[in-house]
Amino acid sequence: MKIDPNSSADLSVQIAQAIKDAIISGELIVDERLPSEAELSDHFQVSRPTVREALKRLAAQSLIRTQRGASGGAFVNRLSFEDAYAQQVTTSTLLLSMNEVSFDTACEARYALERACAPLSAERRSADHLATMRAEIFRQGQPGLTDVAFCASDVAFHRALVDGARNPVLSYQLAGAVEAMQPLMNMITFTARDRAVITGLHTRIADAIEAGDGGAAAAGLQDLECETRKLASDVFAARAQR
Amino acid sequence: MKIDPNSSADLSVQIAQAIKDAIISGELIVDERLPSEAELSDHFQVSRPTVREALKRLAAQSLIRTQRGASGGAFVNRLSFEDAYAQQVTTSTLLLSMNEVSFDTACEARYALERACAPLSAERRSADHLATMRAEIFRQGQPGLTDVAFCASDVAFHRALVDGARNPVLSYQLAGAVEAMQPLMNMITFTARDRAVITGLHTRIADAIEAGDGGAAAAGLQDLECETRKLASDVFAARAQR
DNA sequence: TGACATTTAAAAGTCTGACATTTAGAATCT
DNA sequence: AGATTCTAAATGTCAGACTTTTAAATGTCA
Repeated sequence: MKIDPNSSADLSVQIAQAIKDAIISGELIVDERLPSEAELSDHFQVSRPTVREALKRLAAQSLIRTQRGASGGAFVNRLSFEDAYAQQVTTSTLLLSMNEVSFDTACEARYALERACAPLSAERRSADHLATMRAEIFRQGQPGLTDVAFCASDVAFHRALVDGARNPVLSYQLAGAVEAMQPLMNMITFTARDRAVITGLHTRIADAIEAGDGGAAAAGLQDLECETRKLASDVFAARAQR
Repeated sequence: MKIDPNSSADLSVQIAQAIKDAIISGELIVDERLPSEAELSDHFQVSRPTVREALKRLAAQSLIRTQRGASGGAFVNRLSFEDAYAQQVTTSTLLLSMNEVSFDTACEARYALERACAPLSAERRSADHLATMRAEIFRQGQPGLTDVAFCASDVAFHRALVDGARNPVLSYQLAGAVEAMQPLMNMITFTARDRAVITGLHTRIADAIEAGDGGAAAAGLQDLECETRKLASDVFAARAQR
């Protein structure tokens, strides 16, 4: 682990990069303890606060975790699926909210990816996944449900569908696509009629999954995508006119 | 922006979270300047180094950028697709390398997602995307190409395929799935025969894309997935036996 | 001997205050 | 008016001290 004393980049950035590289290259392995802050500041010939800023950068990315007390220190963190999932959702959400991505673009990406999960989910889903999907469909039919709660239930339904593929990598990748849409979906007001159409499609998808028919599930998702885009365009058109 | 003085969590973590929440909620908008470090330390009643650690955490996630000098400070950063893309690749790569994800699982996820792009790419790809695919296929046929270079070219081919869908959200989502596989692919040694089979499939896929036949492209990807998994299992079997 | 309480030291977390460096903008000069 | 210099504000860095947490070593007693 070395830094370039001639570089114009901030020291804390350089140090963070050096440690990150060491982790990625395998020089530092999971759960290995990094030198203490005092040792690091000595090694890199910088002050302790500078080292700390570098460590905080890494901690923010879940690359390391710190522990206080004797035999404490900074440890290389095993990036868990949960952590990666959370990061993925945050990044995707911010990306969509900050870049004027059109609803259609986001929607298209989401459903394209989700359709890819359908055949796997139809083949492998557990009874639990199916039960979750049914339960969410039931919830979506309850009167008095707010639009936000309806959207949240929609996300839960789709998560169950994706998780049904029993591929953690796929679930992780889809997390962003599905959840980042929620703020966009929350801008839509769903009439009772809209909800009926959507839950009808959900039922059709769940039935297909239950029957092990991935093609039918994908077709249902296709229709759901059309429906969602139509709904959104109506809402945005009405809003633009006002 | 408030912090809970009774919380046991580290102050810098709390402050980072408070600012992050303000950004996500829209209280702070893109390119808005945060208060100076001195003002923040005054506001939160903590010292400047503590505030700085919080800011470094946010900078590590590309949520803010800092500028030195007069009228400098920390600004809410517009998360660009490039930044998000880079984060996505790093996270995915670490996730796979640290969690003993089987080759099959990663491979399945990657090709399932990629097949989802095929119809869109067949419909929308520009001449440029197609040219890139052809160029990479040509490179893959060159003798004397190292295995690592072959894998890199493979990634470039698939990126062109994905980008052909002309949906930046999709490209971003796929970035992790495709690039994170590279270290795993690099563990495979490709015989001349293997390469011929792969480039043959690549050609078939490119032809289908050129013809606008998304179904055929997806089928080609399906076969490529099978081929890749077979190759990998052979390599791992041979390695286990030794 | 073994279980429990106490001490101790190491390490992260935090604070204070200072100085260095960068940079935009104001002031000045030609 | 335009170029140059000055200035002040802000981040970047440093040094050293103190606080809090935590595990391990030590000591004590049944």
